[in-house]
Amino acid sequence: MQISALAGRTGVSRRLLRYYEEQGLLKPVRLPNGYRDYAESEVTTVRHIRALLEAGLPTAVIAGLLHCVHDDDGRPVPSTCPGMVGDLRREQRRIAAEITRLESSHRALATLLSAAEGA
DNA sequence: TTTCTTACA
DNA sequence: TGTAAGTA
Repeated sequence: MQISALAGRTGVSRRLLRYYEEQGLLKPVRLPNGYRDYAESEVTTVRHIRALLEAGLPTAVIAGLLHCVHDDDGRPVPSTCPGMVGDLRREQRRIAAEITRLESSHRALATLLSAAEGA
């Protein structure tokens, strides 16, 4: 199918679909006219990409884990590849560290604001 | 008409 | 990400 069809079926813009390809997340074949030709399975792949993106994973990590995700009637299920669970936990720890930094910033900002109100 | 690439807001 | 330009 052409890019517009995939965009329509996934709700992801054509621009973003091309970006996903640039990031190595999708590999559509090329027609003789240069147009991208997406397989039916790409519809599911795009959903998985969105799910992984929502989980906060960077595209570079998703590119390496995508082929380990299998679809369980609409739900992306991380499995198959050994080490995938470890990668996900590693990402979760990275995000936890991020939260810690943000909370620190949040407290610092609160302190500045209270000082401003006092002035 | 639709898509492609590249570049800019 | 959206959009414009110039093609195929």
